[in-house]
Amino acid sequence: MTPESYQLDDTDRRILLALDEDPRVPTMMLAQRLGLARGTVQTRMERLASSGALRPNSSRVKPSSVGRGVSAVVSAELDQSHLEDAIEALSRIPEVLECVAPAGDTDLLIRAVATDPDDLYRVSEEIRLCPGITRTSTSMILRDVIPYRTTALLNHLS
Amino acid sequence: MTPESYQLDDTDRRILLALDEDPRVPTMMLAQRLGLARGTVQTRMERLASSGALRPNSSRVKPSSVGRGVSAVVSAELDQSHLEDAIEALSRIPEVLECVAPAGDTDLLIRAVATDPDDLYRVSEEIRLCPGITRTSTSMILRDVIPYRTTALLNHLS
DNA sequence: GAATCACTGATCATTTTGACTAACATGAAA
DNA sequence: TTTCATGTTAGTCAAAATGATCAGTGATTC
Repeated sequence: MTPESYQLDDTDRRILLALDEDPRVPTMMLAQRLGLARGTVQTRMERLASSGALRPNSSRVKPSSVGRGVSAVVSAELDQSHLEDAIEALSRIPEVLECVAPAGDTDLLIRAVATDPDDLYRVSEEIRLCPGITRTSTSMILRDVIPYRTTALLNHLS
Repeated sequence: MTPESYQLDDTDRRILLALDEDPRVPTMMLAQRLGLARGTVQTRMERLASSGALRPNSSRVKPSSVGRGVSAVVSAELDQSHLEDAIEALSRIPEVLECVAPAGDTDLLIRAVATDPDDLYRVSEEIRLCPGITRTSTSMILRDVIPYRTTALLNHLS
């Protein structure tokens, strides 16, 4: 089942919101909390897991907890013919947490972390040296204004 | 305990990586899998939870599963004196998933989702109308090259 | 009206949990 | 060196949750 082929309904969203607050809450408590039968919650959770509606969980670790207190956005220009090589190479850099390809003059937007500004320089150099990448521009993130969330969206839909 | 005051050690990272693959695995299986005593894993997980090393879990839901198949990066210029107002207002927009303040000429970088390009226009208008925001520039994300991960970082450190 | 579907509320044996032990190793301070 | 604190292991216990069932109920669809 592809993620798009299954749209979450209200019950799904309520389960996800509850799971959001406490990812490891026992199914039974969840059922009680939501006023559903345990079997229902169980079925829903299995479906959610297998439908691909959930991302991998890796986003849960704060980079600052592993000494990566410095965060940055790197925009990169790219020789389009080397896109796949660049992606390959970027994936190999552990400090690269995320990368998207937006429309417009920036070819890649990369989210990276480092231990300190010096280390950030090293990381941005590593990025710049990826095959196909012709130019980069690195901006340190001064403040995490809104940390990634989908809670607001889920709440909005209920 | 602040996030920074406690640095994860190798055991913590192994637990997190395992949890990453299966967030709801029973403590006992986790202990078996990692070759640790259950009590140890139990203690570690309690510490991880209370130390603030974990983010909220909300990042787990794919926006496409709730009909938000279109994703965008909005960069915004800002009248700095209205920063807090702008943050307030942005927080109220459910389609705004994330917002960071980078150094440099862009004041805010916003990650937003929408149902379709038309809806994206609406969302970017909402962003533009936030108090203090003077200019925005919206780029649709064509491809999620590397979805947010910390797995690589955790692996790198082990 | 029959069939399909999701939800309920119940059962069952098995597993996990939380909260305890006591024993052991390591490293630092006295 | 001895002592102390800390983190680990490995064990206990009753209580709770699990996965796998089941039949019954209400809605929706055909």
